Amino acid sequence: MKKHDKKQIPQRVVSRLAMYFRVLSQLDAAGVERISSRELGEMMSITPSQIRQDLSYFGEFGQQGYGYRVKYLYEEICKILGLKEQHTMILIGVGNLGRAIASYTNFRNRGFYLIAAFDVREEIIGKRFNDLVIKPMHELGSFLDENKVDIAVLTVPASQAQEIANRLVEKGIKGIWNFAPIKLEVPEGVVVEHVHISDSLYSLSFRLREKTT
Amino acid sequence: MKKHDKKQIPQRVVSRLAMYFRVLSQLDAAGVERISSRELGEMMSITPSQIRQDLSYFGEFGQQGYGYRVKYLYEEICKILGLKEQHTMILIGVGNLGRAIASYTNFRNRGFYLIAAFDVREEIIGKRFNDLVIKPMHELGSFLDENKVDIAVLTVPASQAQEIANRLVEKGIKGIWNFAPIKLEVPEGVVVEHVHISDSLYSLSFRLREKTT
DNA sequence: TAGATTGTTAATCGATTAACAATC
DNA sequence: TAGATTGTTAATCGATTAACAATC
Repeated sequence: MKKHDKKQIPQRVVSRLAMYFRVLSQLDAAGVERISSRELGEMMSITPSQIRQDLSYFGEFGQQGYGYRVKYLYEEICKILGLKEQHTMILIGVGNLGRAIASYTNFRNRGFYLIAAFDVREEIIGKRFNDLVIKPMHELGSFLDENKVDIAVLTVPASQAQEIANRLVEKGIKGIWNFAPIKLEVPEGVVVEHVHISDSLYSLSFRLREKTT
Repeated sequence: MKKHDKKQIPQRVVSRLAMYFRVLSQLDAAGVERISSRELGEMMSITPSQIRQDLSYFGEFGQQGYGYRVKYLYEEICKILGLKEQHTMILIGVGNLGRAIASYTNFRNRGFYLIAAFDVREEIIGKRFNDLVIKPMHELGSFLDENKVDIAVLTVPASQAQEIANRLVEKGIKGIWNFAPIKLEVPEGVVVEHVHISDSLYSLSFRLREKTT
């Protein structure tokens, strides 16, 4: 019986899970077979306690006196994160950023499939991108009626993001990966993951100043 | 006399500062003149206490019984974040992602100037990009000898990121904006800001699963 | 003035770390 | 077996929230 059974998992823990996943995949690729929480902690600059605490939310993956089998732990975290399943994605906004995200081939390897791309700009509608023909925005609704879409990748200007999000939610989209620098208001049950690109540059600017002042 | 004078500012607070900055700039653009911590908190889904607590790290910007003057608070946060100064940036890795980041015009408006772009790929070296001619990587060292660069934007594959970071650090770079999905090891005094694009997708995947299971 | 709202101190809450019995 | 390392409970630490005197 797991300790944390009922509680929902803190966002912090989920983020670290994604980090463990990344490091373990590297270790596995490098042929490492076992690792202790102490070694893993050293690699990632976090405490062994934190790693064991985090993992205990999901089950028991190690062995006393031995540590963790890298491949097994990797597979388990993969399952926990839902990376064994397939996810369909659509891209909204086929600018530089949209293209960059969508062509990152690794996502496809992890089960994230891009099945359509939309844009408002006449000059690119109908053009090919990554095996897809770019569709006009006004076809979004009918496309969503006819296709099961798990995740919408939103790479449009901030000024349009909320309005598009509303349309997506209305059509039943449950996951939005938002790159627009704006907080989206969505109803309970819809998951929004925001990538704070510009905020991150401002943080960097602050910390550079902090050093020198 | 400020309360937190000696302490260094928690990363959390800095991130929220960037959020306040964004929201205030929108409010100001919309012509809003004053706002209370309660109203701002409502807009951002955080408590008024937290806003006041955060701001108290840096000074006193409000007025009892009135709240905050939007334009003034905006300007002050702008100063705190260092967005009144100019920053020079170089781009390393002119792929889709690099292009997207570098062409985001708002950065220039905030004082971030891209002064060079580097890549290893023969086929794009010498081509123009955003008023710049793409330089070969082997010119990186000499360029850094001759130019003051504040921030290096790293949009290269994970496999090359650490090696390039080492070269940058060696040449005295103090700020690295890292988009490669790998933790960079840098000496004390160098600030690395990491944008976790893929981790964020894995988080989204987890939270979608969490809802349905 | 009376009402509103700040800045700051104190209380609470949650997350991280330490400690240790269990056991491979 | 003895040493190592887990999973988990307890202690600590830090961050968030509540409360309130100060005052516009």
